[in-house]
Amino acid sequence: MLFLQQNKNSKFMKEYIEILKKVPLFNRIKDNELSAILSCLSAREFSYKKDDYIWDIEDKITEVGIVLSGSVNIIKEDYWGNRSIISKAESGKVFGEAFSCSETSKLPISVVACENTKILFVNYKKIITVCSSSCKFHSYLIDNMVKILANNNLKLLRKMEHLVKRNTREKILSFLSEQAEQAKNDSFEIPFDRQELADYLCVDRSAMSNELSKLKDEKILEFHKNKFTLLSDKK
Amino acid sequence: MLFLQQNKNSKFMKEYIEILKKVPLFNRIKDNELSAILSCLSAREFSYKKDDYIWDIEDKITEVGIVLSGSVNIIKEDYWGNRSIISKAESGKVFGEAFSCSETSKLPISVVACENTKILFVNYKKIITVCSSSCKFHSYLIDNMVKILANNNLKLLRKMEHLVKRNTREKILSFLSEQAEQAKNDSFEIPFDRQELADYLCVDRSAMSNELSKLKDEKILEFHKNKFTLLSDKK
DNA sequence: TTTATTTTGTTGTAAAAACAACATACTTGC
DNA sequence: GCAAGTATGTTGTTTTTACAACAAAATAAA
Repeated sequence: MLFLQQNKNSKFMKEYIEILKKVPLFNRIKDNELSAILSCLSAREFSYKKDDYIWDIEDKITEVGIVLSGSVNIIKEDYWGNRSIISKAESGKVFGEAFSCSETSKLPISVVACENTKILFVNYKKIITVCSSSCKFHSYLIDNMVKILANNNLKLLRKMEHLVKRNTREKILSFLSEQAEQAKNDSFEIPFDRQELADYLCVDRSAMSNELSKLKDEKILEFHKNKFTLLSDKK
Repeated sequence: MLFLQQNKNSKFMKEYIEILKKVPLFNRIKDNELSAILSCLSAREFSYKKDDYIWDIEDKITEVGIVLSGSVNIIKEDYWGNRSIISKAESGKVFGEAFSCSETSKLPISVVACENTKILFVNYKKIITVCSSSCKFHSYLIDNMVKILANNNLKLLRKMEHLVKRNTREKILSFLSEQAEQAKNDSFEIPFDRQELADYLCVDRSAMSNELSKLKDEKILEFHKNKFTLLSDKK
């Protein structure tokens, strides 16, 4: 575990400056201010291997995570080990902010590394509490946090739009339509393998594969591995 | 439509002061400050009849809603009129904050009055923008908004916990367990009739009724109308 | 390259859900 | 109290899904 000290930030910054500039939490923060902010927020970096648990259910957390490289799945596992994927966070994305911002006691989800992944943790309380030196950046940080929280709400709502569909076919089409819309292109890559997609849409993998094949037969879509193309205007 | 002027607030305040004191948006705001705040936020009250649309899908909104009396369903309807209930907001609850807080263009959901309902609308921009007179309340309002957004995230996650369940029985039990937990009692009332509950859990009403009867036969739960009791420790 | 491992697709069967149609119970207005 | 309308429960049929078991393809390791 590497606690970033003021003097270590410069090295760290060089490596991830391009990522950090994209992180919505640091919106409107200038490049040369970032280093000071990271110190102020007690930022620390940590590395994980594929399938490592970054947070486990019922953990008590006080930090917000930022994906520097790799990606993580926010998942929910039940009693019998059935996994559901709530969402995936790729590089530049913030996760865990809702748990830190509310006075929730125990984490209702787990966060797992999908691959070798580096996470930057920042202390949440220091984001929303105006610091003793009345650091002028905090108002930016709070504004950014409001946006992140609101956007995460919308993201959950969009995901819910897939889950409310009553059958597998509609769930698949709902998801793929969203992906096409995001990519602004009828051809696009999805961030999931088949098992992950099934866990994300909360259906059986083989049943989903079967339905995908039918959709291919009906010339509604084409796919190869993670690359999909929607053919009809059935959105 | 009644636009609240400064001088009309006193009358309004008297009627709803008890509700307003509970509204999380006004947390830490003193009773005698509320009137000024409401003016500052261009608060306006509006009445709706059962089944009236308060907001319709693709509306552009600039306000946050607060339920003064009655209740509303946040719903999603598809092409063929299938209704899914995302959530229900009862008196004292804030809704629509995520849409106002993000730069979303068009509303992805609709909001419908479940009964005769009064809504207080407040201008969102005025909540998060420090006003010209540097009104000291805004920092409270922003802090409150962060909490509301974070809690709404958690609420959507909790709802998602029901939807990820792969069959109707598990969805029902997941929902009822949550209700029991909220009520801190194995006996509780749910805010939905059967059709609404089915639309909330995204299952067929008759299939759900059937499953409820089975659960009753198996002595896992009892119910009469909206009053349920969980009998086993199957949570 | 060959072998082992993982991922994806396929098929048949059993279980579950949706659907439709109707019975019964409960509300509401007259 | 009665009639009309609404809500809930029940049942049988059709469709869909989960599950299991395996085949084929792709990937990683030796």
